[in-house]
Amino acid sequence: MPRGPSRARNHEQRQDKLQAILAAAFDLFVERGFADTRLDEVAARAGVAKGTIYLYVPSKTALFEELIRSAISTPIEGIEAQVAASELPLESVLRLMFQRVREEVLETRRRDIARLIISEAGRFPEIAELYHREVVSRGLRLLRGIVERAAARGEIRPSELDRFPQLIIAPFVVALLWTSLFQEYEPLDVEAMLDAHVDLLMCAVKGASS
Amino acid sequence: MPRGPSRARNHEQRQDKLQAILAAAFDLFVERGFADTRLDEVAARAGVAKGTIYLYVPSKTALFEELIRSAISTPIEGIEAQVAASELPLESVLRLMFQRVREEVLETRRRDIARLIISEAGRFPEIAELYHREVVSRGLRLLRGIVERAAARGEIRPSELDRFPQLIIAPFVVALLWTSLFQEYEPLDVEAMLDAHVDLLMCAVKGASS
Amino acid sequence: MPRGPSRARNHEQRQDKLQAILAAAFDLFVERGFADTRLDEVAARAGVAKGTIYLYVPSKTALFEELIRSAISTPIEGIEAQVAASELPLESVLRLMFQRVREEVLETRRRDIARLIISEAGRFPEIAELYHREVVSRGLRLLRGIVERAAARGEIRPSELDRFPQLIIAPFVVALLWTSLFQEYEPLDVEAMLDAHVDLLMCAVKGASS
Amino acid sequence: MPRGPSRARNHEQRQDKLQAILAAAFDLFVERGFADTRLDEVAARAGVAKGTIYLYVPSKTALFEELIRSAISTPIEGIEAQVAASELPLESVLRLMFQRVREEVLETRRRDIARLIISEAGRFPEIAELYHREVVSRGLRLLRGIVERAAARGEIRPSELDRFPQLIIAPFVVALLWTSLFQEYEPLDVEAMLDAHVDLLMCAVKGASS
DNA sequence: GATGAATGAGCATTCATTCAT
DNA sequence: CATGAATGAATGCTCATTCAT
Repeated sequence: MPRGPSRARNHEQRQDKLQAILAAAFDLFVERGFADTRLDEVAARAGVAKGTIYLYVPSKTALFEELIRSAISTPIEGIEAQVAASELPLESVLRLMFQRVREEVLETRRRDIARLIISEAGRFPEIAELYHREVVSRGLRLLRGIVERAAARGEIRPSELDRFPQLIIAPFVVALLWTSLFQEYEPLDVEAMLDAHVDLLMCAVKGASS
Repeated sequence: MPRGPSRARNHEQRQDKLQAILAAAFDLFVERGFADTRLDEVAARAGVAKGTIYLYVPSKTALFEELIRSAISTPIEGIEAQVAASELPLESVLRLMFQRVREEVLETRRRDIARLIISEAGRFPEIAELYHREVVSRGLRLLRGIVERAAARGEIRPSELDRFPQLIIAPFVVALLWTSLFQEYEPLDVEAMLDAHVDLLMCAVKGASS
Repeated sequence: MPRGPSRARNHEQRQDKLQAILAAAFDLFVERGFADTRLDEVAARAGVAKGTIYLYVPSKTALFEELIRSAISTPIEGIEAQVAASELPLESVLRLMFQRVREEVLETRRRDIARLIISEAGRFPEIAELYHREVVSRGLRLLRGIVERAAARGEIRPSELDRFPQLIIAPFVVALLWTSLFQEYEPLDVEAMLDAHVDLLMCAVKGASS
Repeated sequence: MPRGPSRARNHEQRQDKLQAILAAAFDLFVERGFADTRLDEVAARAGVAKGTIYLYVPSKTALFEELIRSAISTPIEGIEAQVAASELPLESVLRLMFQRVREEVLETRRRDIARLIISEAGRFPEIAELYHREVVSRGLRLLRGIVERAAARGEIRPSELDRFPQLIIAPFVVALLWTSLFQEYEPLDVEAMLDAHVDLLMCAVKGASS
């Protein structure tokens, strides 16, 4: 009985509803954490009945995982493309990248995703693994590439930065946690801190050329 | 009516039992998180009856808070004393301090405390505030002092390090999270990373005197 | 999305289930008192799961209060109407009223309501207030009206009966308590006692006209 | 080793402590009811340790029963003696008795005992039986005697008052309940009501002599 | 005897999940 | 497909009772 366009429309509607559920769940998981979020509330906020959630997702746990999975996807691709292609000097690349990460991670829901993963990783090891694979290791690979290219060009003297690219993004981790834990007790000027970080990094590595 | 020595012994036993409960709770909270820890299990692991917990602590929430509170106490004092008095050059002080923090935080239960606070801060804002006040801000003050002393001595050129001492411990935060989230997918040599960090820092700041 | 008739049926079923819960709770509260009644038992007797109770009532306390509230409603209205309109002589009115109160209070669950309120009033002062307002004070007002009308007609000589209508229903209170406390040790013929009470009352007040 | 006087003193002390426990329990049972009274509180108020209660009484239930038992004893004996011997006319006897009951029951802890029994009788049928045997039936017997004596003397005309002496004390029951349930919503002048009751009773029965 | 810490059965309440409509 | 009422296992907390000191 269902015809072509109608089936397509059904599918769209299905997707819309799933998105509504995921969005509602996201907000609540971020706000209250996994354990303190009630499926009742998720349903209410998504504008569906509680039972409907189970038509899209088999359990609360699966809802969380699905949510993270869909939110994690390909966050760095844009940055990757822009930066990888760039022929700019290291400092410019770093400043560019820092700005973009700040704007596109620290100041968006990606920040909350990261927080959520850090908080709930104990309960969801697969999520930790996923995040490592899709985000962390790709991010580190990108950083390593940047450092290596700069070294190859003789822009910087040899260092362990390519072995521990974590040292480059460490201040982002601090910023991420600080803003959600301590910001109200002691505000942190993230942008200034990141600038200072680039200054220090550049001082440390460009010594060779002087 | 119990006499002197017996009362003293009672008090000791009381403290022992409280410690057993806190220790059991600590392990389980670290392992499973606050919400997924059952007081039944805490009691069983502490070797007491469930009701006994309530002789020492008024609620599960209070148990958690008490636990954190007692575990947080004065972690940096030792380091503070040692480092503050020291007349060593900056690099030595940093290496010394990094080693001690690694040994006394990253490789002890203080690491788990920090993880727990990061994870549960949403539910326990007072704990976040306490941790900031007792640990974070004191640690940062210590770092700032070290940097300023070195600058005053002319050991290092001016930098923003004293404004953002977070940049000094950022790699510790990364190490802390990495070891609990990703260590099994991609091991991180924390000691080497921290050494590299000090190298970079020293390169960055000591330029002035050369 | 349920349509009209189905929604109506739903509402009926809801009401039925609430009534089943209230009825089960009533029986058990009467039988065992508030504190000794288990919600498990209420649920079992009502033929629902324990959690279902909480779909209709927010707590055990509220269940009790709701129960009393719904059982208290308008008990005297029928009597009020019948008696107020009546032009019968005082004695007839009293006998009529006594019979109805006996049949409709002492021999129904209203008796148990009163018992329950007397027993649990300490824990539920609002219930005592409600019972006073809705039942006791209305009943007394009715009695006072009857006495005053008879006095106005010159049927009876002046007395304090209109000031203390409690004296008219006092034997009902005795009957109520006696049947639930002592009936098995020393049976009481309530009807005969109430007849004797009316006899005495009439003797006491009608002297004037002779 | 214990000598005569010492053993006696011990026994006294024992009794004192038991009395303290019973007194504390009485206050709390009256104030909160059986179920809501905690043995912790009883112990605290009695100035003993919780375990000590069990040296004197085998259970909370037994404490309640023991308490009622000891408080019930021989309340009417004084009145019985005074009234039984009296050669006063009926009205004087009634007024005398009403005054004494008011003073010695309604305005003392005997009132609370009665309230407690009425409230908790469901849980303690033996207590109801005891109260009936020791207090109620003796009180009614006394009243019946008074009525019969007056009838024998020709003071009053025949009535059913000797068959239902409950009608004589019914207003006391009302007074008892009213003061604990409704007094704050609608104060009742108990003394005036009881006076009015005697007036009515005398009007009702003395007709014969006129 | 007296103490009060310890016990653990018991209970109100919650909430993820199911299923009749 | 969607609903939301119903379920009942799970859990934090209480408190009468016990017992080592």
